Amino acid sequence: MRSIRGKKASRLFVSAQQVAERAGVSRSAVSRTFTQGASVSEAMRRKVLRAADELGYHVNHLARSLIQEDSRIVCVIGAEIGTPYQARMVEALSRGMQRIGRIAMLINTAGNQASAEAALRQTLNYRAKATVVLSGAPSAALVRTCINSGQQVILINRDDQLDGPTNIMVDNAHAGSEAFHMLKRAGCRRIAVVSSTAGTPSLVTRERAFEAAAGHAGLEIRIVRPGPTSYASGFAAGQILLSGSDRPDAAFCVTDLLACGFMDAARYEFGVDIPRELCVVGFDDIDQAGWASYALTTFRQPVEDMADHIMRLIEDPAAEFTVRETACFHALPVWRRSVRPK
Amino acid sequence: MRSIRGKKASRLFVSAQQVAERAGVSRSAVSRTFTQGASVSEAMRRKVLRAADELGYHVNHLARSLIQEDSRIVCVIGAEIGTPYQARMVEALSRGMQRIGRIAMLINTAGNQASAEAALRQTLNYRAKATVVLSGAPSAALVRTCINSGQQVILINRDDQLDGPTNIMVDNAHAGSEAFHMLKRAGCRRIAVVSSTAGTPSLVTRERAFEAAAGHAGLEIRIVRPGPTSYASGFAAGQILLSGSDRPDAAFCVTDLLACGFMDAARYEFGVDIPRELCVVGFDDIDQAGWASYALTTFRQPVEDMADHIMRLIEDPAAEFTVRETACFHALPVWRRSVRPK
DNA sequence: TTGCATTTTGCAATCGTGTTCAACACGCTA
DNA sequence: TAGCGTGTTGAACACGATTGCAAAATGCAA
Repeated sequence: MRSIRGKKASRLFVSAQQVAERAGVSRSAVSRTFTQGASVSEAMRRKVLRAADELGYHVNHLARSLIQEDSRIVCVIGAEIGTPYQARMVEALSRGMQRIGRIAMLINTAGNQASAEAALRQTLNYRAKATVVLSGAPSAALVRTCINSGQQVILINRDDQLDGPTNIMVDNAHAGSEAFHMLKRAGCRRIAVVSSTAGTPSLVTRERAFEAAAGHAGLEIRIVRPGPTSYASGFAAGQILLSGSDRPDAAFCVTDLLACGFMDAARYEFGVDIPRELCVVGFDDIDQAGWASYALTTFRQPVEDMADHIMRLIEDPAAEFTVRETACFHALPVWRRSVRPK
Repeated sequence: MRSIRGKKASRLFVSAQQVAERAGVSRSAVSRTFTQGASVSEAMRRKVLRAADELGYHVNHLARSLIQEDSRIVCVIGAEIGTPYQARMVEALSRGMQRIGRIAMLINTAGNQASAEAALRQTLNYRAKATVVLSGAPSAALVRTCINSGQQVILINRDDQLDGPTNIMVDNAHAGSEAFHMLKRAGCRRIAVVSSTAGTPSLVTRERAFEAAAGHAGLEIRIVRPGPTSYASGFAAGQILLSGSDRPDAAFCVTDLLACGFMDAARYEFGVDIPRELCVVGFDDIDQAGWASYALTTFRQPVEDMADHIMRLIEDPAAEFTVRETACFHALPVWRRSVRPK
């Protein structure tokens, strides 16, 4: 008892022990007061709550996680979180977590493999119940370790499907080929694809599907990848594609961010009229795509639906087995004004 | 020993005990192997590391936090995380945490008071070492509880300075009045302010400072607040201000997001030429302000510097006392093309 | 070999919680 | 009053780690 008193001075957070002493009850009583469905008399509960309030007591979830199997922590691993699409995803996920009473740990990786590995290790260190990977390609071995540890691993938009984890995707291939037909129906013939050097699986899939559809239709297309997935790269792509003599009359940008840069280059560097001289299709449907300056025709990633689905998987792990192991969402085309009406 | 064996089956995460058994050493040895600066022989270290690797062991930071006073957890509380400015801040913060070896817990609040309170409680539940509040106004009492628990509370851009926590701000007042002079020097006389109904302290400060500067110069200004801080509100503001007969020839938008909406309304709804007929100044310097479609003259919030400063505060809590308790950063004007050159 | 200083190692206590188990109090019926 | 069922309560034991302390092992010089 003396030793506890001694410690009291150095430890600043209030413990259940201190609440118990103040309320003149046992520590178990305090624990039960804060445990859902435990048996406590009303008088006891009031005494405890009062003491807890006076001392500023808050249950230590870290300690609680030691005995209960579920830490209620979910890790979100991503890179370039400030980017419109990623930010929207993080927003939806963190809001979802809040809703189902879990807490999100956000790990911002540098994007490279080593950094994704380190992030996944942290996930294990904090005994996260689930991990959502937005970007980066962790090794299959480490993912296996997570799963063996009882962790749920959810990969978003990684078309290279590892078999252990749950995959959440968008039908990139379908959208890619659909994008081609939209442009072809609009009468475009000299078509370009604006992509990035990132080489992210889902971007590659869109690119390939578009290319395949063009090949099927007997059209040669031109692909440029001036840099990472950014506004600046889109702008650079515009400068490259439009400075030559045979300007394209249409472009499929694998990302809205690229599309915004591309459109700006077209308009402000070359005075090109969109959509009269040049049609543009994007992908993601970020907020800016709906802004009047762009009015970009694009494919909407159902971010909210995807997040909801993930919440359901986390809430009820059994759902992982009843639902198919990889969930594929449809990217709906959103018609605005960057493509000529048929 | 048998009971431990019995538990082994149900518990999926590997514990130090299991590693010790496999390596044929004591639990302490395992702990010391993973503790920086502990005394372990090279032979022992190798044995332990090998067993740990084979079993897929990862130190349980939750349990570790029980004895060590520092949980290495930092909470970030914010609303509307998907918004460009907020997303950039979250990005900078989470990257900083990663750099200094801490882990970020992200709590997305609904923006109202109750929700901010709940978030702060979670912060206590997880024994976070520090909390960064991006938005929302938690009660002073709860903030006090956090501080009494040894937690560092850091408020960003809340000009209503509570005295307990550390305040990180931008010199909104200075920028607000500077904005007015930029527009006046450009020859504008019919000046409007586009603000939001959010009533965030920093927005109010900018608005007031601008108004005061105008009053000083003997100019009447018009203020509109059509809704929350968003692109749509900026657009609505444009429709309100420009549909009348006496159009303003300048506007100070207290946020870049508002400015983007406002500019789009001006151009695409009313065919107004910016900056010839209408000058616009924003605030924040979000990515989109630099896009060619907007080329918005604005004030840059030094987000990276602010995040760095916060990391320094977290790494060395003593710094909180040597450094002034509220740190104020300068918002540098960024000249682009939405204001006529003098 | 002995003596001494230095490093390694294991035991046991500790952190703050949840939960089992037995003891206890209480109200009701026979 | 005895007997019984129902709720409450507290002591004790995990959970998975770190660490002070003392014992053991090692290195080195005489």
